[in-house]
Amino acid sequence: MNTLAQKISDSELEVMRVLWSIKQAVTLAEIRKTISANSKWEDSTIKTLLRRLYCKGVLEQEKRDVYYYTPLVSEEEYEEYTTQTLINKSFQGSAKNLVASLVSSNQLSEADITELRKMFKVGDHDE
Amino acid sequence: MNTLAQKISDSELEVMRVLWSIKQAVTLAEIRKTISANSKWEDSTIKTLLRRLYCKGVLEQEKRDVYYYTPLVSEEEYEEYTTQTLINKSFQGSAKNLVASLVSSNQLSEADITELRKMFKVGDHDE
DNA sequence: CCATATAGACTACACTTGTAATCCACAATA
DNA sequence: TATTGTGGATTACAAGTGTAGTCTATATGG
Repeated sequence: MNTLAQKISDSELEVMRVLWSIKQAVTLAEIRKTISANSKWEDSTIKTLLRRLYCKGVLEQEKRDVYYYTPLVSEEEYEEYTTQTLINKSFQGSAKNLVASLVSSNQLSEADITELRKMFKVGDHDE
Repeated sequence: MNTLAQKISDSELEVMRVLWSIKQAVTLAEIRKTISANSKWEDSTIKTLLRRLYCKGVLEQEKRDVYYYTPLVSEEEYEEYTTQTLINKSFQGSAKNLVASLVSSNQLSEADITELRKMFKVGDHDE
């Protein structure tokens, strides 16, 4: 998502998930196979989504016998981007506010909190 | 947002923010005044957004001499909804995973973590 | 060699969203 | 009374999105 943070739409995201889950360059055939397991989409729909993702610059297509697609944005980058977007839009840009909201709306279980307490110790390099 | 979680778009959201910030039913005039402080929108744009929000069922318009608008979805509900959506889409439905990601991408400062540690003690009723 | 499947390029079309303009009625004002 | 501002309803229109169809070339199986 480097400089340009062009939005990936919901449908497009499902295609990206396939690319992310398979760790190497994939062909249309493989994408179709992976997707059609649980999905409804016609072949042409997948093609359209691939094309749009390519235009948005979030995947790369390498022509061999056939195109091989590789994500140019990692799942982690994308998650960080969407998380940051949420934080900016709804939590005054403060990640802490987001966490606070999770706490006060009881979204975190006992076990979660225990784990997070630990993380707060180890994850903290600037202490 | 009750049963139907119809999406509020970005522009629409700005109108909702006005309704949320003023604690009582507001008129178009008041909305315009509040919004045009920092914004660019033509009058008709605000009207369109109000109409769409009404159609989506997220606000109510009461006809007195003129319409008075009231949100049917609270800011907190909306935040929880969008947060939950993010958690479901990107964090396997686990709020903990989201927080973990914030920690590992260093989004939380020392001070944040200190505050959160406290929260994890008081906010926790099931201990 | 012919039929069928598939990849890739292009086109389609309805719905949502961002951003408005227009028109009508009425109220206030010069 | 003629003008101007405003509220409400309706319409507009381009970009993005969900979902697909069509056309062409080529590969593959019989």
